[in-house]
Amino acid sequence: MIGHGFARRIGDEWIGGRIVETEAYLASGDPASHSHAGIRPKCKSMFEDAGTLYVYSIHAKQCANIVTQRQSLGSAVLIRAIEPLWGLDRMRLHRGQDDSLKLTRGPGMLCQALQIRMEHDGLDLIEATEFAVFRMPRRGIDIAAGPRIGISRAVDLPLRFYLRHSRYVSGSLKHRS
DNA sequence: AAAAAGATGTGCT
DNA sequence: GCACATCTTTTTC
Repeated sequence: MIGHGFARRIGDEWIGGRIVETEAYLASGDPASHSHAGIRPKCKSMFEDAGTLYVYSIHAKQCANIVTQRQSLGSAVLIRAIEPLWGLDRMRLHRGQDDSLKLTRGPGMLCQALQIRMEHDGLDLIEATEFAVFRMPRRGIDIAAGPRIGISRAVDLPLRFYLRHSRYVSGSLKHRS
């Protein structure tokens, strides 16, 4: 997914950009995954089919994931950051923030910028007309992997992926390589 | 030094 | 099922 496009339509305006940072949460052997303890009301959409949007809320913010693999497995990719490309002014409005570097750097900020809320949890992104995930040119891109951010279990699994030289990636310097 | 962000847990309805 | 607290990491002044 790194380097490809993710966007949301509000009215007749598309806002979004290029995915620069993600984290994978596995169906099994991953205690940090919401699916680890089995299917529950909160994470039930994580067990839907690939292409489902899984939204959860944490500390009054929302985070967006895209379900991967097969239905009932419970694997998903958290979208942590995008490089904002379309609808910058709309994102600034949603975020109350002018600096384009601080619009979508982190999963909570991203959802606020794109106005992704709990009502979008479980949405089928393949059928949805207000969301789009699509290919972008990825010639020569440099993808790095490392430990995921902000988790307390399975700390060492290298399941965070990011565009190595992007300025729109979250995390401190020690998370870069 | 102070603010902001964020793969949670608790507690109540 | 939903609301919200509260604490560590990361960023900014």
